[in-house]
Amino acid sequence: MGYVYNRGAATLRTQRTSVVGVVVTHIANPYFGEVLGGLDAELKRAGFATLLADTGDDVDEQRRALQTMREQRVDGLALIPATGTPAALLDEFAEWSLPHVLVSRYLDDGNSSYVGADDVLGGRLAAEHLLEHGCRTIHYLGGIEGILSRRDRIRGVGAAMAEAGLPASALTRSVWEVSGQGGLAGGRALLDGESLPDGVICHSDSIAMGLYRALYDAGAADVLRVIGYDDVAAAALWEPPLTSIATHGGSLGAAAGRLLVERIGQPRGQVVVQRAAPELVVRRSCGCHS
Amino acid sequence: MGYVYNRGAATLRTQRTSVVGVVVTHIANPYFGEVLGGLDAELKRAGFATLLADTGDDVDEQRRALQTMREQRVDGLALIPATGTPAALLDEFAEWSLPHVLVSRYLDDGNSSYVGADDVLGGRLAAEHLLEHGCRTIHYLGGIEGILSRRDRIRGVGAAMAEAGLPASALTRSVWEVSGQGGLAGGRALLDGESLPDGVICHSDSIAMGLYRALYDAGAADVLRVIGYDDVAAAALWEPPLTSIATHGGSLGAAAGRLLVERIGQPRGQVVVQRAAPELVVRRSCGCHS
DNA sequence: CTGAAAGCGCTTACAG
DNA sequence: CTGAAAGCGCTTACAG
Repeated sequence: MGYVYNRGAATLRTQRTSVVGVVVTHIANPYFGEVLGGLDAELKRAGFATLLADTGDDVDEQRRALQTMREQRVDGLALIPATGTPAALLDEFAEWSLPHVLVSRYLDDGNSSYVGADDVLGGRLAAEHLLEHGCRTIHYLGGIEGILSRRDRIRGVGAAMAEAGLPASALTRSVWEVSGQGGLAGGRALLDGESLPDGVICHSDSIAMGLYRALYDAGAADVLRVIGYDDVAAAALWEPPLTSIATHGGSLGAAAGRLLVERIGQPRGQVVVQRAAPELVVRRSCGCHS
Repeated sequence: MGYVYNRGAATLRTQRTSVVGVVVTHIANPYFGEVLGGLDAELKRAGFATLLADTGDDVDEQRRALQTMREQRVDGLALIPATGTPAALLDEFAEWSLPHVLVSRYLDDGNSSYVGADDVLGGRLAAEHLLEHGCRTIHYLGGIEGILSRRDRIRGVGAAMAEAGLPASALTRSVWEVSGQGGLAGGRALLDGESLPDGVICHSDSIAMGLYRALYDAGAADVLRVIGYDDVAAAALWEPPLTSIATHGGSLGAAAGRLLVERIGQPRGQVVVQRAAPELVVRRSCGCHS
């Protein structure tokens, strides 16, 4: 008959929109794309549509996005918080009584539900593998100053090295933008330094790829043991195939979706923190042979 | 005062939601991620929020997504049609008087506004460059049977080869899933064949990367001249750096967003087809030296 | 058990 | 020019 249910009218009456807000820092990032895919699929399964906003990792843009979400009366919110998001934002969510889940990045106040990877463990897994290869010095390459995932991973690396009896000075680090360009710049800086580390743990696969570009340009592709992070699709195709810490963005997004749906159902439920264990995927960039 | 405008209530009165539907085939695809980023930015600028749905390139899922979009009374729709979408779908849009823009893929009936890359030109640019390198035989690697972008690109390749006086038999092709795995399988098949072509044009950079994995595994990385497609971020970092056809997903998405906003403003406007000229980005996989 | 009415929060045409 | 009222399309509590 051509009749189409008007969900907006129903919303006015029931105060539920069947729409969930998803606020991300950078859609074009392949890893976040995977997270978003898992999230969307799970929300759809529960009957929610996804209202998307990309903040470009900018807090002001994020503020505007959240305002839109409120005006649209979303039933819940999944948020990858932009760098520099004040923890006070979470108090506002509580005030608005907006069910929400933090994804992939948490805020230090820690009073929100959160689904992310266990970064301390990820750093540890990478470091332990390099130590098995006999590395005595390790460099942590890239990531933005102050982000928690970097801090946590470095913590895991440091713990593993300390347990192996290495001094704190055996772990060096440098800050670079999380991108191929960042990795390229970081790789050049590393090559320009007075001595090379035995192994490098990169903050992302894109950084690892940039590092390799610098190594190839210097004709020194096999001079370092390298481990990437995220295990994006291209990692397995890379030459050498990248050993990487897999964080399984899709299932992480799906878990966040499930948790959010649960919280929308029971807004008084308790805060849940899920840290998914990452996995070391061994290929050849670490020096292993296939 | 804690007051928040209820856009849903206004919608009921004004019949405008300030929400635009964006239906994509695969969010996790980095190229579509870029398109989506440009689209979202442009829609936001015009005051629209983005209601996202991922169809996984499945027509039934797409049907459900479109139903949701209608129930939510989106003001307009940007659609990357799923493979196998019937052209009759566009008639339905007209019936619903839903302003819409096709993005990246078109439907053969051609009665919709469309923003995409000029694939015939893209194929031609790649082929002409290989011909300048002296290639006499070219293989078009990958892409799904029957998709228009593949057909158009092959058309461009064929035209350039014909103009160079080569016989039709000089152009061969094979069908593979658009992914690294597809490229890997395609590369192995190519190596198993009786003779190698002089040059290979890949349907995507991911296919080119898979092809290189097959070549590396066979110890034959420099045996072919290779051109990729899309110019994703990793292309410049690849070894050898990938020569690729850049389609600039972000600006394509932005153009689609602008066109859609325009059509929402004037629903009786005429059908507009924008084919953005792709660009050949020369690096080293084609045999050029930097 | 059925059906008419009220009301969600806006906008807009209309009366004063 | 200002302000009260109607109405968008649903859902739900209530009267019959």
